[in-house]
Amino acid sequence: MKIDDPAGFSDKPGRSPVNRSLARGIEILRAFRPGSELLANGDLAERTGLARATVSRLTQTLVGAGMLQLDSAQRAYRLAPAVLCLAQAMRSGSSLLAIAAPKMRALAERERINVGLAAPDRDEMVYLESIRYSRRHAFRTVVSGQRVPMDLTSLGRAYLAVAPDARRRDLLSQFSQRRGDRWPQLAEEIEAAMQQVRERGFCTVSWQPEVVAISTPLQIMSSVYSLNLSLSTDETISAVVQRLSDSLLSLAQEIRESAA
Amino acid sequence: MKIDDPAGFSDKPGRSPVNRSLARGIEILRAFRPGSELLANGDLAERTGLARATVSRLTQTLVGAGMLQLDSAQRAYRLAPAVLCLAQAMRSGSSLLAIAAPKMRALAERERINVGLAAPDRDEMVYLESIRYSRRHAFRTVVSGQRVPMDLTSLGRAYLAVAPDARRRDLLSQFSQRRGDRWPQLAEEIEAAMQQVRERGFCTVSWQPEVVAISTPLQIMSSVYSLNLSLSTDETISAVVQRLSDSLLSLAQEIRESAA
DNA sequence: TGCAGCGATTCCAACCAGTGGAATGAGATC
DNA sequence: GATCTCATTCCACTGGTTGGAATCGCTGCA
Repeated sequence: MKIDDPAGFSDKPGRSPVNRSLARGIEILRAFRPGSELLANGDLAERTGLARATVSRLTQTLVGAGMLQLDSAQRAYRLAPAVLCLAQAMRSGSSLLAIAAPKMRALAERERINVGLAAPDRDEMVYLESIRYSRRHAFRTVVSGQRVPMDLTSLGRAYLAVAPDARRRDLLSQFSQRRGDRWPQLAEEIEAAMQQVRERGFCTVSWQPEVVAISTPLQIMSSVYSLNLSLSTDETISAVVQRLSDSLLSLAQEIRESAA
Repeated sequence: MKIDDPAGFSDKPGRSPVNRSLARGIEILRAFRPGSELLANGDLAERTGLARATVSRLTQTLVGAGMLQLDSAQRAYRLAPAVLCLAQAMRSGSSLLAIAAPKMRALAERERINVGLAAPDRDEMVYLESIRYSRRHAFRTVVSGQRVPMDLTSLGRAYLAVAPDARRRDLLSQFSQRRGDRWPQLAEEIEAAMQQVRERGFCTVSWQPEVVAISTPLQIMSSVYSLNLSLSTDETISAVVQRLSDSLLSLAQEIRESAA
C-alpha cells in the first residue's frame, strides 16, 4: 500500500499529484513582488532555481496566457493586468470579506484606528483588507494584498498560535534558519505571544516606538485568519489593551457568528 | 483528439514554445471571475474543456502552489489570498499607474466625474484604475481589476481604433460570432467610434440614458491602454464632449509626456 | 440504515511534451 | 565596430503528463 500525503498539506515534497510545469510557472509568477516588479529571465532563473531555458519557455507561456507582459525592448517581464482580475474575483467572491469589511470599517471609524484582516500564505501573512485610518487626510485608505512577515508581527503570531501543529513546527523551523542569531530572542517573543493568545485571546506587538498592534486569530470554516488593530499612540501597551482588546475580541466574535 | 487551445495561441504562425500544463493551469485560474467565485472540478472541466482527471490534478497543484483553496467540505475551489499579492505587486510596479493615478484623481475631483484607465486583456478591457466620483458619499472609490466588454464600451472601442491590424481583425471576428444578430449594428457603431478616434482623438458611448462615457487610446512604450471619463448627466452627448473632451485629451497627453 | 446516484480521485500504459546542455542569435557596452 | 552578455532555439533523451476506466467517498432519498 502506498501512503499518500494527508490531504491538504503539500508543503513537503510528498508525492501528491503535482504538475511540475504548472508549479514552476506559478513560482515564476510569485517571484514578482513589490520591489521586484521588473524581472528578466536571468533574475527569474536565479530566484526560482530553474534552468534558463526552462524559464524562457515558461515565461513565454505566461505571456501567451496573459499573465505576464514584456517590458520595453523585451528586456524584462512584468505582471499583466489580468492578475488584477484574479484579485478582483477573489475579493468579490470572499464571503468572509463581505461580512467582515463593514464591521471592520465601523470599528476603524469609531476608534480612529487601523483594522486589518489577514490570511497566511506560506511563511507570510497577506492582508485581505486593511482599513487604514489617516487623521491627516480624514479618509480611510484600503490596502489589500500587502505581505507582512509572520514571525515579526502580531498578525502572524496570532495565526501561529492556532495553526495546526505540523504546520507551526514547519514554519518555526523556517524562521529559525532565516533569522540566525536573532532567532533565540524571537522564539521567546513568539512563544510568549502564543501563550498570550491561549490565555487572553489576543497578542500584542509594539513594533516601532509609539506603534501598537493587537491581533487575534479567527478560525472560520476550517480556514485560519488573523484580525488586528493598530494605531500610533503615546499610551502604553497595556493602556491600549485595556481600551481596545474587548473591541477586537468582540469584532472577531461577531464575524465568527455572521459567517457561520 | 485535438489539443485544445482555449486562449487562442495558435494565431501565431510558428508554434511558439508553449507549455501545455502551465497554460491549462492558468486557464483554470482564469475561470474564476466575479459571479463564478466558487468552482468545483466539474465546473472547471466544463469551462476549460479539459478532462476531469486533468482538472483534478491541476487544481491540486494550484492548491499546493497557494493559488487556490478548497472551500468547506472540499466541494469546490476558490482563489487564494496569494492572488491579492500578485495584484499588489503589479500595481505597485506599474510606473504608468504611478504617473497617471494622481493626474486622474485631480481631474476626477475637479470635474466631479469618473476617470478610468484600462488595458486590454484578450477580448475584454481591464480597469487598472477607476476613480469613481460619488456625489452622495462625498468621497471617491477606487476600483481596479474590473472587466468590461471591449465591443460595447467606449474604452474598448478606443483601444480597437489603435490596436494592431491583425489583432483588431481577430477580435472583431470573435465579437461577430458572439453577438450574432446584434453584430451588424454593433459593427457599425464600432466602425463609427474608430473613425471618431482617428478624426478627433476620442470616441463616445451613451450606454444607458444619462450615462455618457468618452474614451481615448493611450499608447505608451509599445503597450496600448485606454483612458476614459464618464458621468451621469442630463446634458446631451455633444454638450458633454464640448465640456470635457479637451480635458480628456490633455490628460492623455500629460500622461504620455510624463511616461516618456 | 441501506441503497442508488453522482462526482472526484486514483490507476495504468501509452505517448508525447518537457527538460537542460549546447549552439545560435540578438542586443548592449565600451 | 568588436566583444561580451543574455535570451532563445535546437535536439536527443527522459519521464512527466494524459485521459479513459475503475475506484472511492459522499450525499440524498427511500
